[in-house]
Amino acid sequence: MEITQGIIRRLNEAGLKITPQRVAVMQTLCKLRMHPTAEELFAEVSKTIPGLSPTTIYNTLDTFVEKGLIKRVKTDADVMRYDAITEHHHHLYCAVSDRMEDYFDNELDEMLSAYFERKQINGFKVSDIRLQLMGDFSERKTTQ
Amino acid sequence: MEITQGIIRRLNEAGLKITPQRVAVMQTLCKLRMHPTAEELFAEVSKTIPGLSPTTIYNTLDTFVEKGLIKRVKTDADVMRYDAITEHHHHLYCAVSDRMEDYFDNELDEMLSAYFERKQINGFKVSDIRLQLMGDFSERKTTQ
DNA sequence: CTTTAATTTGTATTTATTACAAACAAGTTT
DNA sequence: AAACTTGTTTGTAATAAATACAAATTAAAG
Repeated sequence: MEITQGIIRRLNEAGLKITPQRVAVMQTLCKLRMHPTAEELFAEVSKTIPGLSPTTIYNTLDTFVEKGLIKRVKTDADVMRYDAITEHHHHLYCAVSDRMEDYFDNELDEMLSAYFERKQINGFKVSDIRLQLMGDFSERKTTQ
Repeated sequence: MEITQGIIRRLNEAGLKITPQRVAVMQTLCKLRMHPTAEELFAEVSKTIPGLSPTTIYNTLDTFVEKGLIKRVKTDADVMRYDAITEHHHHLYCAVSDRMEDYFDNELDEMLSAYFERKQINGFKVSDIRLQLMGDFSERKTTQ
């Protein structure tokens, strides 16, 4: 399978051994478009790897975060979540449905970095700007 | 004490009974400029209220959040924190020192709301925009 | 001062996460 | 390909943060 090859390559590049558990975690994380919790991942990955231990999920996720393969995400009233997309992006979060989605916007990023280049903050050096857009998905017409 | 009067007034307005525990929690929360965790608050408030129960801290904080007197804050790799300032604002967060500070910026807010008024997101209705500015405080010259 | 309803306490429990040692498997070396 | 070495997984046990709940207590209204 093509996708699996890509995952194996990325794990190799990170200097990690290729194990069925790691491949399955990464595959699942890429497949689930939302940002699953460790528990959700455990449930889902267990379908593929029956004897899987919850500890492995935590270990694997920590290792991936360490190597920069995935990112941690958390809302103000929520448990830790994980995101396979490590490119710079923001999040849309709807408290009603407890749903979170990625949001990419280059124009916005350029506007913001220009802004903070101009407007310095009293001795705080900004290295990353993350937006959390609170709101709701209810208005959505299509399922896209 | 003047500050205590203000707190009592705010609790009254929220329809809450005035208890030493609540007053002390709110005072402490206003005093600690950082965003303390429930545990930090428990330790601090216990100095004033010796027999204090941890449960009371959680109860009180939940009640305050419910009434809009305080806000919850959380970083991606962190435990729940609380913030006595409920006006719209953003956060500066330094992972190295695990330190978080409030950041107010009207010009930024106006720019962002204008931006999202113009640029609609596919069916997502934005109701609040929160920035987390990652970076570091090490450059700071004065202690202000 | 009495009453009533809200609040606090304390214990017990749950949930998310981490620690750790033993068993195991990946991938390298011979 | 077999053996080795090191990294990984497992499972149990422990910890930490937060919650549930019933009994005791207290605020504030009458």
